[in-house]
Amino acid sequence: MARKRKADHDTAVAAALELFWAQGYGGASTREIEEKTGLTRFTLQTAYGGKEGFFLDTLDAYLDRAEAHSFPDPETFDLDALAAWFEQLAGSKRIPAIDQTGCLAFNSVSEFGRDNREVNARIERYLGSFEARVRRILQRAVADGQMRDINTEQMARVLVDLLLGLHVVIKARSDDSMAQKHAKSIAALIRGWKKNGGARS
Amino acid sequence: MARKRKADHDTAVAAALELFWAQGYGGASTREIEEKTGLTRFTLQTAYGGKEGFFLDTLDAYLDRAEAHSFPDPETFDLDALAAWFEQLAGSKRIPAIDQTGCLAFNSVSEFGRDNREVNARIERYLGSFEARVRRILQRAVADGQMRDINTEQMARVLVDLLLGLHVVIKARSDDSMAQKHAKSIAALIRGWKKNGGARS
DNA sequence: GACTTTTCTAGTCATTCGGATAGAAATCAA
DNA sequence: TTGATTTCTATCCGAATGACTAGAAAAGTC
Repeated sequence: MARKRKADHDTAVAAALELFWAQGYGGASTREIEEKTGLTRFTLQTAYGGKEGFFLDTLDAYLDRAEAHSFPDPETFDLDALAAWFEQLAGSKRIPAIDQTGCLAFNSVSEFGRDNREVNARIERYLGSFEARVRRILQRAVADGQMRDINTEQMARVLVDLLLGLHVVIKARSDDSMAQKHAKSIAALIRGWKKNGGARS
Repeated sequence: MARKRKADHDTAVAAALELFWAQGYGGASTREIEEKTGLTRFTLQTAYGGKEGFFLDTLDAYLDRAEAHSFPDPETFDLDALAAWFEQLAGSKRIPAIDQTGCLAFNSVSEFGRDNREVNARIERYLGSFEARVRRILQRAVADGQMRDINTEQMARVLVDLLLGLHVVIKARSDDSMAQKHAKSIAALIRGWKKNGGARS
């Protein structure tokens, strides 16, 4: 009934992810999007409603996948697993292949600020989800007696800030070891919350 | 001997700060810079070497001032003062008038990434200076017996991440109270490092 | 094979961007 | 007052951008 598209939705979005992460929304031209994704500007316009619509679709796909596959599991993670999760964010495997980290979210915040309602709503949901999961993990750790009696609401917020801050470092890093040092420091903070964590923070 | 400029360097840079913070480097056109700073594109070109040169001058002025007037004092701050410093970052007075916070640095990172040597060198120096100051404060707090024996190197890095992360929240905030809650949580983390800090983390 | 629908190709369009320039206007020393 | 120097005003420029469009090309239905 109709001609087939050269590039299917999923692979196009996957390619767009890298492009938007590397160059930002404004820095990625529609002609570059054509090249990298295989989509045509025509399809960009008719199927996605233009560049911005396509970006929002990409952001959605990204956030959904990160939430589903990359976020810490609130039902099984203990403090050690949470610490390891932060370490792995800056792991050598991850940094070159960024597609599963929170970087696109962070980039979008810095580029759109509070101006764009659509983007903002997505980021808010995303950060809220992360915070809720982390808080649940902390609450379970307290209930299990694994953790000192800290304020889980406040420390969950601190970990959101640390997630964002670490992504800034990853983005700005001059060498990979810097990001890894920061990730390890965050992990040390979390492990320091354990009841018998020894002298370390 | 020569005609006077309509706008002097300092007020132009001050106006440019707000513009670059609000819109980013790419988002601020030379014509907007003309309007907001009073400079002409001619002067932008002849005196600053174009938009990028002017931006670097602005960034320099900003980082220098932040370091001189806004950074925590490594010789006098104790843990409570450091905690209060983070709280004040998201204070109601500060958020509307952004000029003294670290936001331009954070924006620059997200916009230029690792691409621009000039920008990167400045950010690295800036973050390094902040980290060194914080570490000195932590070391003094340990030496004075005010603080539990934590790893000052790692926790200084954590506080750098928190500074960056808090600025992301400030930039993305839907309402001011969110940023303030995050700032208060960071302060709670720091106060929890005190030796007799009670049960709170 | 004819028809319908969708995508592709190739090109155009107005706009905006950073930068450049020529001549007028200001400023001050001599 | 003259002259030298610098900035301002008012354009102009080429390049790039997002969007749009007309006709060709596929793909499936009948």
